Amino acid sequence: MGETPQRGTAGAHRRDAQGTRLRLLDAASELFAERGYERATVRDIAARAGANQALLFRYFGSKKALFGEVMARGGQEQLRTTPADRLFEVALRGMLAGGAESDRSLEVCLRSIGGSDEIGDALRGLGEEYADVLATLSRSENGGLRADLALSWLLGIGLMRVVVAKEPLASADPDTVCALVTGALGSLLESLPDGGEEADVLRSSDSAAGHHRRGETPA
Amino acid sequence: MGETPQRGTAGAHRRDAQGTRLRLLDAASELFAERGYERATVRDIAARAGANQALLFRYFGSKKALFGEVMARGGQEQLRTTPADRLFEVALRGMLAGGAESDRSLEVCLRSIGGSDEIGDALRGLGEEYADVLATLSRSENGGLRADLALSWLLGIGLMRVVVAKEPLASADPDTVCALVTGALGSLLESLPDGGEEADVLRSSDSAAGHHRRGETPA
DNA sequence: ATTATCTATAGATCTATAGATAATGC
DNA sequence: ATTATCTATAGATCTATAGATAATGC
Repeated sequence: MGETPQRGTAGAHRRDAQGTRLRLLDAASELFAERGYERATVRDIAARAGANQALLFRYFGSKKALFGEVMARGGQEQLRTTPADRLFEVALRGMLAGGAESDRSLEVCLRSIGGSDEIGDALRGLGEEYADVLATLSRSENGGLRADLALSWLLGIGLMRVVVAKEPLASADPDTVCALVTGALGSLLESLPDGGEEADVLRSSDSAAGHHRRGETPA
Repeated sequence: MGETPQRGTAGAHRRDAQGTRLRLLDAASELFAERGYERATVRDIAARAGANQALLFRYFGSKKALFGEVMARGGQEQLRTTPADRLFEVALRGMLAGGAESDRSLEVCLRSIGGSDEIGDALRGLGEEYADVLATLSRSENGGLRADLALSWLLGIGLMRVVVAKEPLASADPDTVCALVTGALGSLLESLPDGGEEADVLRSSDSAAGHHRRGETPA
């Protein structure tokens, strides 16, 4: 240990283009999630990554391209690894849990809405993928619409809880919220799990939730 | 008719401080709703009002103060004139209808989220008022949380339909959307009207909606 | 004379680029 | 020698202000 690779907390690192690129990408993920696209400046991103601001343009070309890479990296993973009938609850719980461990792509979208038209396109694209999966859960003719409505609720909850921090929602127990929402959504999206290994969902909520019934569709 | 008061389409008007103030306020309402707080510049607002940009600061002091006046003007009216048990549906239908006739305060909020911390406070304040009214509809102990969740859905639907323009939600029939949502929400918020003069809500929707039952709460 | 309106510009950001500097690999 | 990194700055916005101009009321 004769020489320390980094000087200072977020100071200079070893000359490592790939490493710097990755640190910029991580810093951008964090700051876009915290402040949204517009308010996260390239200087702040570079500072958090401990890199020079000019390197951001060298490695990504533009701020918008960096945003694109951030969005492409996250999000897709949850979609691929989660079965359709659990996707809503997993995404909802990820949103309710917040923090760094979960996929913050949706949060990034929520905070970046006003940004520009391209940001709206990015959110539409990500929403498309989620809704397409959710639409497979409903056999009715307007399954696509029902999926959009479910996704709307998911985003609205994220908006009010994470971005707006409206009480009592912001401090509410995730289990309670999840039970209330999946309960009310049971009649909209069929085949949401209402028992099995998810019984603990109902733990701390009152019994008004979870009254959805399978096979209520009349046609 | 010897002289026309205005020259050009959005050109100069008669010297009328109060009138110019009002035109600035109207133009700001429109542009904030269309682009959000950040992307609606003071120059664009003044141009749409047919006024000089310096007058905006003379009459309102700052862009942020102008935003505050816009938010204070709208919104409150719908809250006062609508009975609690109809508020959700009225607000939802206003959001679904869109356009200039309805109250666009919620839309302004949705597009302005990333703007600044003060914008978040404004949205929290408006949400507070809506949620407080909705909370009176539920007699369960977590009525405040249920109201927040209903409001979250309302905002999420506005987000996906108006701001993101996600299909098929963006082009969906308002009656169908309203029926699906109020149906699913029936078990969450009690005493949402499910019959009476609102029977036409079910007109063009399939019969899977509207299955909520009164008095299902077991406690 | 009063004051609504306009011109011109200060001052603060922010993205992006050109070119200099310096740490590594050979 | 190569190339990762840094310095300095161009260029484009945007909010806000100071002071000039001109339309009204008396």
